[in-house]
Amino acid sequence: MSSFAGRMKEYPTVSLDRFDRENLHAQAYFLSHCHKDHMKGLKGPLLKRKLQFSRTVRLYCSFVTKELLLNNPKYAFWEEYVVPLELESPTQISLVDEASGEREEIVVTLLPAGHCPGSVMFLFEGCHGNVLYTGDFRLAVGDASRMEHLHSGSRVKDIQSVYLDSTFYDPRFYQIPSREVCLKGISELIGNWIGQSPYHVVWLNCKAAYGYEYLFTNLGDEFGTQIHVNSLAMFKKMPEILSYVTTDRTTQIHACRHPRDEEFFQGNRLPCGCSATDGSPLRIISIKPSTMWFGERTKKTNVIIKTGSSSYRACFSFHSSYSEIKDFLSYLQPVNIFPSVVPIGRSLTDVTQMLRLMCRNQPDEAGFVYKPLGVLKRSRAQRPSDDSSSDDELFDSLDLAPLRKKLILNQETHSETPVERTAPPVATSLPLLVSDSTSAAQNYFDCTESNGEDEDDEEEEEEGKGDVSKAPKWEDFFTAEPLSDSQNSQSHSCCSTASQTPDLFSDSDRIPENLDAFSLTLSASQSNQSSQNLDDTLILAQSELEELPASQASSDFDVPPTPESKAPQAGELLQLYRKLASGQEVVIRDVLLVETWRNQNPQTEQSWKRQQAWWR
DNA sequence: GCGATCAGTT
DNA sequence: CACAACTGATCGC
Repeated sequence: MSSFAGRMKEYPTVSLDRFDRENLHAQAYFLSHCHKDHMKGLKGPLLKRKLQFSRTVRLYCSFVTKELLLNNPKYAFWEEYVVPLELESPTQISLVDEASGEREEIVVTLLPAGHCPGSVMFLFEGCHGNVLYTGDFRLAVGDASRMEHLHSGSRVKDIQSVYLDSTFYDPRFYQIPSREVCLKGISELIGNWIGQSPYHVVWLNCKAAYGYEYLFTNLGDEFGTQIHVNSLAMFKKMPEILSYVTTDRTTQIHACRHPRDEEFFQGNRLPCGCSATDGSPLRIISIKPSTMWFGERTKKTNVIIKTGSSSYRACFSFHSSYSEIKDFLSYLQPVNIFPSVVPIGRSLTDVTQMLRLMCRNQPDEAGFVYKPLGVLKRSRAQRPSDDSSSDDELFDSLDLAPLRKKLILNQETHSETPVERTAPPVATSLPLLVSDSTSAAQNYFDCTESNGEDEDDEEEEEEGKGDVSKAPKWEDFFTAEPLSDSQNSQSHSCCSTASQTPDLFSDSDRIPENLDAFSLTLSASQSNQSSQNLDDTLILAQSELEELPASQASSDFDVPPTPESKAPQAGELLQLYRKLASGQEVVIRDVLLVETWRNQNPQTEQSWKRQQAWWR
């Protein structure tokens, strides 16, 4: 369950998948997919009112998401304000401050996320760097390397931050069987059952959420049948789904639902109440799609588990496994990674620590010191607990301003061309920025009653018994109140046309009094709250605290080349530029990536195509 | 009576 | 096998 608060550090005037609280002030909205936990505040009356008075604020999403959204009458008022975007088509969007008129341009590209119909990741490219917001995603190993828009020519784009679906970023979830394997297991089970007689029927016990549709269509193809569902309305404009579902109850595969469907099933009835026409009783089995996972060394891969005389669980995951996430991140090597979910039994600190290993420029021990954060503890704790401005103080432990200046310098050295570029500079502020969330976490622990889960890094078979509700949530770190203009120091705006944009994440006015104490040991045992997470440390790059010579500020950084891709020839480039100049659509993927890749990986390509088609 | 939130359930 | 969403209780407006 996502606990992302809605905003990204780099582009704080856009809100994604959250529409309440601070997000009411956003200049553009993005919806990654149509699941309720990503739509918080989306039907709020305040937001509705804001839209009525705005000329520029819009909601951007995929065409499918728009369709699913507007299908629900509660969100119908968005009709005039939704801007659907094609996948993999970079689109420039103006972020406009309607009060001052200042504007900033960003380019957004939707990438298929494989989570549910219409689900996308958002790649933002602008003068505060490239950032990828994954939404929820299920991508297989190697998928990132196949996404053209994550590349610039033969290289991976320089990604500043990834805002990550970290649902299963935990070694316990090392391996989740692939879609294909799960589908095969489910198909076999169903085939063996419904083949016995027309009275043998299957009830797919699916949750009321989008995401099972590819199951329906594949089973529909496999068995030449339609699947019974409660309603077709949401799919009325999606023929490739619509043709596989039906409201006719006389089918052997059901995915219909009823508020008390479990007790229906106990009474040998389907949720739709269907029984055989001649009165003879149906033979029903239930199959409940559930996430199953296996450790790194586990060999068992049974994707079907029998849970009763006629009940089964079948492996099914909406989210990438640990190894899939690791593959994704190690390919992109972003400077920062921000988790949007803290897996059960983990703390945010655990996840942040583990994610740091996936960030670019892994610091070695030398040159790093441990910085105490405990000094902020009491002052924070003494604040009025309901102070609405307290949220933004969660960022306060460090003065990042000088480093940000450095980052801007680095960014100015970026001069990308559409197809080739110089190697990205080293982002010298990396370790500090990576540490932001950890410092925020520390402060969270400092000022709240938190459970501070015990460390448990051992994988497999460990039951997480932590109280998730007490674990720190992502949203607690990104709910900063805008600073007033008098407080604001606009230190790192590089492309805004005006200079008075409130900097939501500025730390410059919140320097801890004892910041010089970088070499102090962590004083973690000041509180008698036994539940606190006491041994957190923040790794800082000592060298980053001093001015670096300009020559060191942008050394080369090697990013892995796209597998099986090639640089375009001069003639191809010329053609591309001509097409671009004449406003024609340019599909670089076909030229540079897919062609060679298809030749070498015919089967994988097929499954990729299938998946792409599915999630569009 | 509506909406938000939380705990519990599947 | 921990998803995502529903249900019901409670609270505030």
